Parts: sequence; C-alpha cells; structure tokens
Amino acid sequence: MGEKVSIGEASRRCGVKVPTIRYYEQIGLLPAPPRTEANRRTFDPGYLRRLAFIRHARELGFEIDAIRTLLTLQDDPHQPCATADAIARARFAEVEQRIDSLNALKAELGVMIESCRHGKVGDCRVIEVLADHSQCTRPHH
Amino acid sequence: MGEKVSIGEASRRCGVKVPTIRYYEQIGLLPAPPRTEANRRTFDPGYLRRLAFIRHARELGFEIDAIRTLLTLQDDPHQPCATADAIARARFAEVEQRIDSLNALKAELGVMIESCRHGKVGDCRVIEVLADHSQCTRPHH
DNA sequence: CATTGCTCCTCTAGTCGCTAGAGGATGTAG
DNA sequence: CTACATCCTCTAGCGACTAGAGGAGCAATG
Repeated sequence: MGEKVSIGEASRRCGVKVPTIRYYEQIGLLPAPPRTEANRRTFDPGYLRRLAFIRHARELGFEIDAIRTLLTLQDDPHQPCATADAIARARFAEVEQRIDSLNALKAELGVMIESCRHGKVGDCRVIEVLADHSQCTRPHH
Repeated sequence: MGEKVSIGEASRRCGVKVPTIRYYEQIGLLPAPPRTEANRRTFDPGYLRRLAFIRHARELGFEIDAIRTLLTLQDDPHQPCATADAIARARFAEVEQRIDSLNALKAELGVMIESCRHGKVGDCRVIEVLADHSQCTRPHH
C-alpha cells in the first residue's frame, strides 16, 4: 500500500506547505528523508504520519519545542504519559487565559464601537478611548 | 506643569520599555524627539500621550500599521472618523473569530486530557488524538 | 526530438514586534 | 573620586515561517 511520495504530494496530503516541510527538516523537527537519484526527497507513510501529527499539534497551538518532546514520547510507547499530559494541560491553561483576555478585549472594543457617533475624528470615542486608558471599563490589561 | 522627561521616565510613565520606545522611533511610528546637549532624548507631554496611545492600542491587539493610521487620524480632528471605526470593527471581528477558534481548541484539549488514563504513552489519548486528526470531535481547524 | 510548463533543488533574506547584548559616554550620590 | 545608574548606537536574535532568485529535472504535447 503505502508508497513513497514527493514533497508536493506530501504537502497536499498533510496540509503542510512545501517550504514548511523543508523548514521542519532544517530545524531537525523531522529527519532528513531519503532522496531519489535526482536528489528529490521521498516520503514514506511513517514520515507522513509524523508530518500530520505536527500539523495537528501546530493547529492546536503547541510550540515546536513541545512538539519535539511529544514526537520523542510517541517513539517510545512504554514511557509513562505524564509528560504528554503536562504539556497538554499547560496548553489548556494558556488557551483559557487567552480566551479570558480576548473576551475583555472584545468588550472594550464593543464599547468603543458602540459609542462612536460617526462624526468627526475630534469627537470619536474610538480614538478617545485609545488615547486615555482610564476610560476603560475594566483594568483588563 | 508638563516638563520634559528622559527616556527612562517616559518608559516608567507609559509602561513601554526603553528599547521599545527607541524601536518605535526607528520605524517612524513616533517622531525623533529633541535631544539634550549630551544627545539624550527628551520627551514632552504630547509625546508621552502618543506613547500611551500606542501602548493602549497595542494592548488591544492593533497592529503597528493600524496604529500608524489611527495616530495620523488623531492629528486631524476634522476628518470623519469612519476609518477609525472601520479599523476598530475589523479588530473586533478578528477577536471574535479568535475567541471562537480558541473555544474549539479548548474543547479539543479538554477531551484529550479527560480521556488520558495516565498509563503508558502507548495508550495515551493525548498522543493518539494528535496523531489522528479524524478523532477530533469537530472539524474546527 | 524539442519545447513548454510544472515541480523540485539550494540559498539568502524578509516578515512582525520586539528583545538582548556589546561597547562606550554621561549623569548622580555618597 | 569613585561607584553605579542611565543613556547612546549598533548589530544580531527570537519564533515560525514565507518569498524570491537561480538553476535542474520530468512529463506531456506537437
């Protein structure tokens, strides 16, 4: 079944851009794949799985370094998964925090936009609120 | 009242780090302030207001380029504020989107963490879900 | 067989918004 | 007078890519 594919095909299948794949190889997140006689990279199914793993983890906002750790964990299935769990939990906390602060932001922006009466800049609440932090409803930041 | 202050004082008052102030000057977001005889920058109250404006806008997530526009708008109070309004609305939409996608992410991470039974990596749901996108509850990304 | 056009290769440099550090001059307190 | 803080300029680095130059190979059509 699984045969070797070109970098373009790997890109299409995994949803990772060609230069990004090369970049991952360059920084050592992925090993250098074997080449054809014409010096082109060839990707086997295992490699594609790793690539898809990375893509998914990146979408979930994990940093490259965290992914590096997760990948090495994945390679040794007998290790306890406490590390993987900790990484996921840390990311969860980050995301929660980020949501909170974005919600505060959204409220702030909402007030700004609401109270803009679309006149001249001189009376614009958007500009005014930006100019004066003390007008913020909450000390969100 | 308003007298001229040093870069360190400006930094303290506006909550913008010293190198960042110099950086803003370098990229032309702020004008080059006058200097003392000993070549030190001096900041007057008007400059400090601009700096505070920038800081607040950055906290609200506006990009430097947007801030550049907002600053020039601020300088001409007779212009209609439609542009400022549009910038704020665009940012609002961005924030909303970001919140949505972070909520999806949070759910995903929550499921991962919940179903990790803290055994070996080989059975770890965290690793497993990352490796297989199709296990995601929703096609959030 | 030749040409066209796509994919691939390497390499360097750019993006954004800072941040860090070197190396040196000046200001302030004890 | 001597510390030490603050200031100056300049260059380089961060993360995670992205863009572009310049060149080679491969597949399909005429």
